[in-house]
Amino acid sequence: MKKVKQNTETGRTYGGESAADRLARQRRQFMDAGLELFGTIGYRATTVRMLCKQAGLIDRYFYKTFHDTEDLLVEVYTEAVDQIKDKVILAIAEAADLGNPELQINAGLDAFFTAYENARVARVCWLEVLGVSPRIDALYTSRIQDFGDLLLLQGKAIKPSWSLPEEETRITGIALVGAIIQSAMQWLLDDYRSPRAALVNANSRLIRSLLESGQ
Amino acid sequence: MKKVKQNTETGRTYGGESAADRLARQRRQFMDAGLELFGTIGYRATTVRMLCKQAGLIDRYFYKTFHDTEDLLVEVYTEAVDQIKDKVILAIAEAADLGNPELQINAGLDAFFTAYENARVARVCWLEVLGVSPRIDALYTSRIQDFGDLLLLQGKAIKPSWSLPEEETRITGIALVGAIIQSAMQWLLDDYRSPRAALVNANSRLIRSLLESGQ
DNA sequence: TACTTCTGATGGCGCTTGTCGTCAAATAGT
DNA sequence: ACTATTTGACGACAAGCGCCATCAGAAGTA
Repeated sequence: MKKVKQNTETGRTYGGESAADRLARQRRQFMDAGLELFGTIGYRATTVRMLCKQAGLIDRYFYKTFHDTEDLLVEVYTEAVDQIKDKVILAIAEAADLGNPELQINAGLDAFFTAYENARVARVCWLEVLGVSPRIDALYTSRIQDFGDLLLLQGKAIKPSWSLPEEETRITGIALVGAIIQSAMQWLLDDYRSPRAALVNANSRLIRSLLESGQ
Repeated sequence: MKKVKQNTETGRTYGGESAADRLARQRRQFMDAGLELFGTIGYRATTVRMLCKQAGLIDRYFYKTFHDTEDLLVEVYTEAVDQIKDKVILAIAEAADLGNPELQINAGLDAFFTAYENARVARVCWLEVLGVSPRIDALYTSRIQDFGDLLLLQGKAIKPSWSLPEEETRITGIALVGAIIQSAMQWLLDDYRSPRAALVNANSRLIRSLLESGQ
């Protein structure tokens, strides 16, 4: 009955790293490997062996941090979406100083499309997470909803008089997010052929026209 | 060296069916099985064995008609999308008699959302086809583009003076399709909780506001 | 009736997968 | 120096996969 513990707390240092540091580094290596593989060959084609080879680690350390490849997908997706949401919020906030609502919308959209010029991130966020499991479906819908709410909030901020029928508000926010995502998705699948400004302008016009009409 | 031919032409009748009839029936059985399984447990979880069990046939007949499960997915997806596109076009054409552009838009949207109240179809068209292979990605983008063009054409028909910068026209069409799809997707993943009319109205407003503003 | 074609059932082949165990070498604590 | 922990390399295992071959019986054909 030997203790086989290798907890974060009981573990000793190795290679100049504490147990916690090693765990964190391994996690990061697997996250990077996940983004790389999920974003290129795709989630369903990615195996544990491949992830380990890409990360330069062995499977024991994968199972120590993640339960599944699905588990890893959840974390890679969440990290990517959260980072992009932060960038968009930051861009909108910075543009607020200009006092021009249109420039604010454009700044947010530009930050969004710029972030998704990383094809791996784009592929994971839009092509790979869909239809994997009910758990991930729920995660996806919640993130889309978040973005929709952000858009609605921004719309209200720009034009306080703007209002829609109760039941259609949420749907409209989601629809706007869908417009942005779909154009970005086609952009990705078309090897980013159009200039980013065209994407920004087309979606900006769509949002502005809705804000102007619905008074 | 026996001839093992069982071509459509050389085959004889069996069970009261000609060789061509049998092939067509088997194909239909596999198409139905494909929609059922792809639309419930998902494409990546579906195996040839399952499809055969669901279709009530054995694998020999699967390989006679399809090369892959991916092959079957392509055909199931194409059939579904084509049928829905036909329904939408028909609904728009029928509403043309009323002479009211708004009613025409609503009729098309209502036909669209009605068709996608079939969760299996919706799941195949939006959650399962994405990120499977470059071949299917290309098929998907082309169908989205088709729908976008249909929308732009309809917009021009309703308001001939409507025009956008060259490069942003296609993108705008895709964005509108994205708005419709995303709201429908969230509808699906939310177990169709909202009334269909809310979806129709929210998207109709979005389209009309764009038509009105862009003059 | 004899012969050929078609069908469903069954099992097997080679391969890949997730997962676990073993073992020698490297490192750290005492 | 001695012991315990950590590491990477390697192999093994059952399970499931696509795919193919075989075989008895049903259904047509002559």
